[in-house]
Amino acid sequence: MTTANGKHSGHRHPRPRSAVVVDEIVADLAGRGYRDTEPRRLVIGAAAAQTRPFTAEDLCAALPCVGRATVYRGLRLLVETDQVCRVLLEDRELRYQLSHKGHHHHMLCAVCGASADLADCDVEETLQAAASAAGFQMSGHWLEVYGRCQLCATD
Amino acid sequence: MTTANGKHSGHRHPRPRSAVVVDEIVADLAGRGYRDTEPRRLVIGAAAAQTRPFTAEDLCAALPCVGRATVYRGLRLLVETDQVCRVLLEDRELRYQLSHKGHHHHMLCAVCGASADLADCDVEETLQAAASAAGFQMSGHWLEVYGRCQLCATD
DNA sequence: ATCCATGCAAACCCTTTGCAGTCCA
DNA sequence: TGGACTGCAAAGGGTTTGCATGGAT
Repeated sequence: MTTANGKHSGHRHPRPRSAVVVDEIVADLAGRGYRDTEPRRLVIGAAAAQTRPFTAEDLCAALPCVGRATVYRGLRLLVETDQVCRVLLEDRELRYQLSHKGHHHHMLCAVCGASADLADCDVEETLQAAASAAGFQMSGHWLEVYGRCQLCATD
Repeated sequence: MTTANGKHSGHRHPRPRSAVVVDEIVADLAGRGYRDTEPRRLVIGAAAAQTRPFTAEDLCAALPCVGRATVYRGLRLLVETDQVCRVLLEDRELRYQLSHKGHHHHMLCAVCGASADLADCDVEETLQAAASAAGFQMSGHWLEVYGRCQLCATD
């Protein structure tokens, strides 16, 4: 059984990156009044271990010892607290990924499934303008970009 | 029983607009080898009668005499043939609406549920640029804009 | 006469929920 | 200790599918 509680900050050796991420998220949740539990840490850890957008099922498969409901509840909590954001594939399948805070969009590779952040994109203003031109008061939007990543495009 | 087959083009009196839409779509489908059937016409008619983005359930409710499966199959056919496009609400509920051919996006009113087309919007170029800057070869995108329509914004 | 389309019901998938027991804080 | 959290299993909803019948071409 591994050390679960995030109280071992005195370690001399740096903790693995994923463990750090888990600690950070757990700390954030603690600040909001959510408890630090082993199953919850496992869910967060599994999410952090994913290399591309994942499904709830992926986490369940990676955590056979954690109840399905717990995985779903944990995932929902992470989304609600903005630790994880939703990603919508081209076929409308819903996936998740650790969120790099702040507003941004994703480019999804149709071949390998990789996801890249689309930053510094001034779509907002364009949309804002087009919306008000049509008498609309824009309050939000949803955008996903599909294509091929650099590696897959050269194949 | 109403005249179902689209062979009565010799009518002296103009047909109601919705009927014309149904005829057009049926004709398009016929050109692709799909049959002209009464249930299918009913589905198309019900879709055309909607004033805002609708769910499959809406059609089922409007067509108690048509089998659920038939409604779903008909709807899917319409999407596949580009007669109807999908609309994604802010809560990710999936809806549909007759498509005004050509690429465009929708602005959805969170209050009344109305949908307006967002045309003449050069988001594409912006995205295209941002994507290739990140080494991505963009092939498509999904965009929904949420807010309040003119009427609901003034409330 | 084909064989596509329909209707029913059951199957399906994914997610949520009820509840009793467990465990942080 | 008490309330939050967990796990199981069952319920839930929205959509699809299998199969025998019916209908368009």
